[in-house]
Amino acid sequence: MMNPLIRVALIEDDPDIRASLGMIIHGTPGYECTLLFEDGESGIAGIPQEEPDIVLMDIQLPGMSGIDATRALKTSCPDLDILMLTAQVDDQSVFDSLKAGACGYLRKDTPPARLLQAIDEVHQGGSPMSPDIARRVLASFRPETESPLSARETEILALLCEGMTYGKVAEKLFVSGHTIRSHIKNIYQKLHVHSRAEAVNKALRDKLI
Amino acid sequence: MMNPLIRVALIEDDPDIRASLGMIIHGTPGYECTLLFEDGESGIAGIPQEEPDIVLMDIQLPGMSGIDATRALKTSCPDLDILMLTAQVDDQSVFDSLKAGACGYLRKDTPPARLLQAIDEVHQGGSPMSPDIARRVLASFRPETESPLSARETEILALLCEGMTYGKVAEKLFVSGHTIRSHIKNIYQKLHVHSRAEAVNKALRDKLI
DNA sequence: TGAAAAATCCCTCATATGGGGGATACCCAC
DNA sequence: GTGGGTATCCCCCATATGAGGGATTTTTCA
Repeated sequence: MMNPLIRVALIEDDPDIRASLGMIIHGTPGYECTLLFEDGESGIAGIPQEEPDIVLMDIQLPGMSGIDATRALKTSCPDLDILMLTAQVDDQSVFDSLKAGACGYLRKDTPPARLLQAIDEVHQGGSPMSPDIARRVLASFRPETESPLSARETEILALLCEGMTYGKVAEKLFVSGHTIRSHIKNIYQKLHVHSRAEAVNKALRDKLI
Repeated sequence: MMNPLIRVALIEDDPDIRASLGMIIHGTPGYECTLLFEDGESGIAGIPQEEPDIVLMDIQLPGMSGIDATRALKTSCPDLDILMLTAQVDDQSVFDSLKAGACGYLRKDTPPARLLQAIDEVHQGGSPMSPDIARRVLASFRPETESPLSARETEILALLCEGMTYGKVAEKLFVSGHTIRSHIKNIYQKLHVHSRAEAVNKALRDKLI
């Protein structure tokens, strides 16, 4: 039994890379790669009609960035799988791409064999990443700083995040409102913030709760 | 030239799996696996002295969970690489493990060849994940709901998150404080919240900004 | 073209909030 | 055994906030 062809589209501005990558993929049994685009705009125009299985997307493009193109493509084709294939490996590029809807992220120097394997993986519902990218993505789940707050303060901060007033928190913890005030003043001081909104922001961003 | 052995520790409560997995790894050239523990407590007690390169961690354990054991181990040995190897593949387990410091996540039914490859990948600074896990990890970066807010409202919400007062926001956007009040009332209504703290919370959790 | 949504402005009022003080008691580490 | 951090309680006060009304204009889109 023969699997149907995996249809790959490619958005890459460098003509040499585009051509050679296209040939490598198209020349491999089980893959088809006839949709080649030199920028995001033409990709957005051409891809929805063709309905490929996977798009390989560069980030550095003339005109709109590959990240913006990813966002646009995911809006018009939510089920399309987009795999970033790029030299940009800074955190900003990586995380913006993922927020835009990329389902994988490979360095441009990925060897062809691994690239083909990654395309396969995407097609089977996976999310291939270059090893160092994967490591950084997972690291983003860890709190990056030691919390300066005591257990009690953390508990109160969590309740503040829920939107509870001083009174409600006090009630819930069976202490006086004055105590809560006091704790919150200490929390603000430790977090270097001056309002509830900032405190909630910091708590969530720094994963303090 | 021979690479030094990769020293693997294993925390797994099932005696059969523990023994067979240990033998598979230890029997493979380039790997050593002599540190076998049946629960988190003994692992925490024994691993720091032995300083293995990698720990394979089950989640479902008698006594403390593998997630808690991961947290404890990462506290005493921050540079230790811990790879989850578990049947638990619900989002809660996955994300809690990553928050606890796991640097990879494999399903328990991963074939031995792939497991050995994953150990290698971890040792080289990567973060192997089973395909469906990786997909869900990446999906967590995407906003899961369409934002109900207009562009202007989103802009204002972002400034609220920074902790700016009505007045400051109004100043920044060159409109009257009344306008900001009005926008914020609409924002609260759309987000079904009743305070700034809740709004900031929802904005960050739902990735509205 | 005509209704809906968005963006702007205005008013009142009770209450929550944050900043400034200060106090006591506990526990733990140096 | 003393000092620092924590947890608890108390005071005052100016202002920010949220809820309740209202209005106009522009933009968007069907």
